[in-house]
Amino acid sequence: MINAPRGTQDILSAQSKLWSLIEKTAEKVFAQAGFNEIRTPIFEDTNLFLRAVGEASDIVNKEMYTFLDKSERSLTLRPEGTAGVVRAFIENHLEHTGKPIKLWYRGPMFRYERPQTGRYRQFHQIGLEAIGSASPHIDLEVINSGMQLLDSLKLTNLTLYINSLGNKNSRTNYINALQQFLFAIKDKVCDDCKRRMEVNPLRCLDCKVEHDQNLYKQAPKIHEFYDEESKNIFEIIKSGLEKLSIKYHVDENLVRGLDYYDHCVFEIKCDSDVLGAQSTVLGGGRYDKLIEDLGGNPNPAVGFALGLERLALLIGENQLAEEKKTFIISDDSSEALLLAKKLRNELDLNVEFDYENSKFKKQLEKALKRNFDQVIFFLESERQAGTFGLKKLKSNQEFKELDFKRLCELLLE
RNA sequence: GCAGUUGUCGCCAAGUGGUUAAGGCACCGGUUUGUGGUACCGGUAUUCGUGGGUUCAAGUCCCAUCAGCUGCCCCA
Repeated sequence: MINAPRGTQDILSAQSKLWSLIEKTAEKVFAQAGFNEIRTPIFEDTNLFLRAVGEASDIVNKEMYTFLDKSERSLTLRPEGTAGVVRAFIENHLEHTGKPIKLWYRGPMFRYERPQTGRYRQFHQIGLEAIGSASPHIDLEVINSGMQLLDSLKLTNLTLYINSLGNKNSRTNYINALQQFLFAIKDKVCDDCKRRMEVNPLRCLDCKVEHDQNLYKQAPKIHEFYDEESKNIFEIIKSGLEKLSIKYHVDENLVRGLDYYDHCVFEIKCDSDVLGAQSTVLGGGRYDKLIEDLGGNPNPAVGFALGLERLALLIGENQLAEEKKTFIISDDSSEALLLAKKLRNELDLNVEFDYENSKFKKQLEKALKRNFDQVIFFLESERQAGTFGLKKLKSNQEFKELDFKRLCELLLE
């Protein structure tokens, strides 16, 4: 027996319907806001991620699926979507097509992690990127599009957390101050934090250890280090959210894991036990320097990504509307197919029939068991008379000796 | 990467070293000809995640390995 590789999974019928509902909703919501879909390769030059995601990040340090191809090129299965989109933006000179460039993507991502509920090695994201504008109003557009998608999927229990990391200057000053503070209490904090304060001092603030949290209450706060620009931008975003009636919480410990963020970062979390230890459904922020870091002209940008597996867990399968299904009971499978084809084409109906020429009773039982809405009786006697029988299984109404036109009318009711 | 836990038919499971591995659900077929999911009968694991080992004897004990679940780290 060969099993699916660790951390991967097959998406089967009910799940795949749910996924397709999510994707269709995203297509619609994003199109309404003028975002176009972009499809980029699933693997890229390893250097792209080293530079984009940041050499210090956990993704690069221990989670990349990297391999050499037959020509000894180092390639990596994409661990996230933004890097590829930015690469494509630069390579295809998209900045000349009219800024801002508004793109969205969907598809599998890969990270070599320990699988858990809501966390897989091959997982799927839907993401959105708006490139070429530094206006906080486009941050608002992006956040709104994310909220709109989740609202359209009828999700509740969601909380939006936002924070501003400020621009590069403010952030550098803050990190220096924070690091000084942390080094002074180095002996008192947990081992994880000792490591974090070197690699990613912002992360310390998010430590789960209560003892550490108490110490960090005295830490310098990021908002004390915002310069005028950083402060103004964040104010516009906050008042914009209020105007849109989008509730939010400012969480000064929200720093996010990737190196490339500036200014506003945000996450949407859901408190639901179906997600296990993973509560973040959607996360994103502004990355104003990434594009020039990757060799493009300076272009500020903002985007988010959301996890499809987590979203699917939250929505559950009960939201799926059952499609109306029709079953043809016939003693001749080829005649049944002919009729099915006609009804599918002319009425756009979901029509099935039996392929085994089973007995009448068997076919009716099958139609009931599989939850069909209506059956058409189309046996030898009907065919000779040129008529059809119809039974609505939910309401128990039965119609006999119908001509084709009348059958069609009733089928659509 | 670390820690804990689990792995018997498609699903839920009984089994605690000794003949041919319970049971339920689901699935398939039948109960003789065209109208209801019921009922009854029958079928479906040469095998207990995989590979080794201990033993006269292993699903049951040991080791390894793979996978699932949970927490940590981190993230979508």
